[in-house]
Amino acid sequence: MISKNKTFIEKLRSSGLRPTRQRVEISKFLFNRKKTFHFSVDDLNKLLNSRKKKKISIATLYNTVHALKSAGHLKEFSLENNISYYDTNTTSHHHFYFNGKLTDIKNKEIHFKKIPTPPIGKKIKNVEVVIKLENIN
Amino acid sequence: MISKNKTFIEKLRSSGLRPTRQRVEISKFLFNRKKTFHFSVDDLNKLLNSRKKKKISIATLYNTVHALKSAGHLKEFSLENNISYYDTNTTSHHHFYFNGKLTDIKNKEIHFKKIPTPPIGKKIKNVEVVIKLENIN
DNA sequence: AGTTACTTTAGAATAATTATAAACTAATTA
DNA sequence: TAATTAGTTTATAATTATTCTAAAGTAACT
Repeated sequence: MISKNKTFIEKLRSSGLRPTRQRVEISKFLFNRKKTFHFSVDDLNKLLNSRKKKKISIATLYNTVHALKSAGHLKEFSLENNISYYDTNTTSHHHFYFNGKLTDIKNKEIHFKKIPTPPIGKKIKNVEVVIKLENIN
Repeated sequence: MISKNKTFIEKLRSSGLRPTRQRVEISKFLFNRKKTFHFSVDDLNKLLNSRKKKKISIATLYNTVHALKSAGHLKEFSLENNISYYDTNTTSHHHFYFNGKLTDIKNKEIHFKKIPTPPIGKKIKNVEVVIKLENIN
């Protein structure tokens, strides 16, 4: 556990962020997992602060998520409910969408046969696909 | 003009919406154009109500946009600022994204060579691509 | 024309997010 | 190690998009 924390302390430091107790705890929670994680600040608050003595204030959750986003450790996105969500996978990738939730699709799972040329003066920064699902029934 | 209005009056009626002065005016503004239109309720308010004597209330703009969406005449989407946007093109299609704005890409402009199989019990409802652009230099 | 049901509207209520500024703490300096 | 400083956390207030409410208005039907 101490070595785990050290990883996050360095991650924060190398991003110019002081490794405070709160930031380390949040980083550990967000990045110490196998699968990528999609969450809102409200999710984070509930998951992190319920059943805990020392709660992290909501302001800090917002601050930290913004800081991690600016540092390139989180990617922001929106669904149709006008809440900011964050993705711990910051690489360009694709998603399945079902029932208000996203699941990652690796980039190599989707190949294009034809793609439009960008308008003059512009180039493609990235291409992201959302596959909306529905029940078969 | 009267014939134009008639079109919208019928469009509204056939969707079970009473063609009120406000709804007809909004419909005309939204659907009486060549290109598809992407807007927020705030955009609509500014574009429709500035330089006008009889303004349409914001509540009505929300009501009408929701009604048009429910009737299948508008499609809702979100960008990264947590505001609801609406698209007058309700068919499944793709977009270029640059500088907070979307431009339509017709479905036939993009073809897939490979696409993942959906999880068990689910099928694909639609596939939508966003191509993010950046300036060349 | 009168009645009924649906609409519009101003304003209040809600909820996610941002701003503020005082208390706190990590890092730096002496 | 103690003192200084610069960056952080926090409670709370402010902001903003959106929804709710209920009273006044209007379209449609009898």
